[in-house]
Amino acid sequence: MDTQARFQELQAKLKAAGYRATPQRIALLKILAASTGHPSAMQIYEQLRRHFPTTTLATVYKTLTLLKEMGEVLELEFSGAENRYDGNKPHPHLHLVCVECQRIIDPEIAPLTHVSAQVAKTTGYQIVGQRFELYGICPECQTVQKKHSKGTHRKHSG
Amino acid sequence: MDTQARFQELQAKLKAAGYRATPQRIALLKILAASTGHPSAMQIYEQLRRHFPTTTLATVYKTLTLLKEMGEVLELEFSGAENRYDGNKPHPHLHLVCVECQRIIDPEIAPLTHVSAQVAKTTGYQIVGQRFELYGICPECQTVQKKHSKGTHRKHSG
DNA sequence: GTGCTTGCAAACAGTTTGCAGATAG
DNA sequence: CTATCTGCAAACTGTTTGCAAGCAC
Repeated sequence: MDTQARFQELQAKLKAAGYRATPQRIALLKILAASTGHPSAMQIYEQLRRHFPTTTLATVYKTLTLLKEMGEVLELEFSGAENRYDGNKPHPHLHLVCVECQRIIDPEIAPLTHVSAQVAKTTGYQIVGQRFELYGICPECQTVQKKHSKGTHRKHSG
Repeated sequence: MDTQARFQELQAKLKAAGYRATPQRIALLKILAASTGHPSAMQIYEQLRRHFPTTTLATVYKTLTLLKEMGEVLELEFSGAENRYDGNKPHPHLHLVCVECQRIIDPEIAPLTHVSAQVAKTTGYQIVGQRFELYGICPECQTVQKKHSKGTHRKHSG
């Protein structure tokens, strides 16, 4: 689905759910639909602020919460860092996170439905969601590391 | 590996890494080795406090950080809630989280090594870690729901 | 003794909330 | 019109940090 179509879908669903289409919300929907890198609330806020200098992070969070509850945004939670938001593929799927530059991409793999089915059967749990992430160093960051040839930051030298 | 063996392993590694074996640390290692429910820092602290009434959360966090860096504790991050710690199987593995009582168990499944291998090949990322969680409702909480026919929250003691 | 470790308090980051004024429908 | 929404500030939670006193080695 392309950016424009996703934007219009989001806009229609917002309206259908009975929410008001404020200019700030419309702009946020456009940003979300156009995003590819799974932006944080702060990143969305900074884009939004270009058009609405008076807007605040709180409003961004409120709108994201709304979209989460509508099931149109997937929130990726990180305790040590900002949460990240995916408004294009709101259903859970594999994410690949670069531990250097924090970029998050969606690698194409066959769905892993058999895992949750098997676990449901063996444990008796009723499965309601999932989260699958791989962490790695993206090709770009690998190049940077080689160029500078600075060993990765080692936190503790026993 | 049983609790006692894991405790002794942790203790030996702590010493081998050059850290001091304070009574608080020894007690924390015992709690970690004996834990099955993936406790939070607060839960560890409350157990620890029974034997060391003057200890603080900060010390618990410091020790957990140390063990993380040694690779002997796995930290499961949750942005909206407390992080959870696994000192028995510190390598990444599938976790099954009950969304009602927050219990976390380790279901037995075949490892998914082929996924990371395939993603590494198709994306060029150098994979350094992973996280795979399933969320569901455990059999106990399903029963509670049926009885009360309302989504009651019941804390589960791990 | 030396210097790592503890315990305390205060800082910190990201997120959420309460409320008065603004505004979409 | 009026109920929802915005923007501001302050609260909140879990985690981290700085430092003086304590203790393992």
